[in-house]
Amino acid sequence: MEEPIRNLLKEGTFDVNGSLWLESGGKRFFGPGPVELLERIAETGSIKQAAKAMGMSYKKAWDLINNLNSMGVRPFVVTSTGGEKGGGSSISEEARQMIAYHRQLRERFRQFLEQESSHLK
Amino acid sequence: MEEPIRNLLKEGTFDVNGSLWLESGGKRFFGPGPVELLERIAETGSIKQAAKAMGMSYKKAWDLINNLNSMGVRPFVVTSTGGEKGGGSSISEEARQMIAYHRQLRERFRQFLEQESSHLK
DNA sequence: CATCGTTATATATTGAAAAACATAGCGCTA
DNA sequence: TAGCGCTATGTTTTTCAATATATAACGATG
Repeated sequence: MEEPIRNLLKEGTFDVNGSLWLESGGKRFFGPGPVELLERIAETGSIKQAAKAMGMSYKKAWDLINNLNSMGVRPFVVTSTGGEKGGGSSISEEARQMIAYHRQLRERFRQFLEQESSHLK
Repeated sequence: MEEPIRNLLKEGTFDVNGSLWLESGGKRFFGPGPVELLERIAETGSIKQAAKAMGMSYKKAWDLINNLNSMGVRPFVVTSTGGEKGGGSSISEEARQMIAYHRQLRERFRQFLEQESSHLK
């Protein structure tokens, strides 16, 4: 017995949408923001440039990474200071696995949302 | 081929969590907040008391309701001013259907999250 | 017709999160 | 040993949403 929810709403397009993240002890540490940041660090080799590319302050990026690293057995972002380029950062194999996992998770969520949205079409 | 994501993370409990809402044109108008508000209005017969019970300001409650009503073919909350009790509010049959729909949606989402969380146990 | 509790609405205040800014340290290079 | 660009960290400023506050209108009632 399906409820015709759609009939209660005005003409127009409606969707079920949402957001998803990983948390520990109620504290979220892994979602779309950190994922994109990891990807950009991989691209640019620098937290500073990755943050800039996302329009995020360096401090926020650093805090995100620091927090993320604190949840892993091994760090997801490895940094170095000094040197010819002044230092830089790269992501670990573990980070790549997290990104891959998140991609799959997000895809499953997308399907869930699409399925739910189809109920209101 | 399952990724053993769990092994990348420290000892402790981890969960996939998220939130869900209905939106139209990118604007969200129906989620956990409005649902609870509707339920409390049904209980108390008053927006003011419902908001208070949720620790929400009257203005926010009113804005939420006003916005919600604007999405419906018929209003979800019907209000009256003046009279012996000074006025009051009640929810429509349509609102009850929205609540029922949301309950089911939330349950399906809960199962999705539980299933996803089980991957990290 | 004054009182009551509520809806309806506008404006002021507050508080928390983000951004912006500042500064020190690092290690290679010239 | 000075300079470069980045990491690391603390402090100040800004922004923006939520709350608080204020006021009018409403309609039954005594």
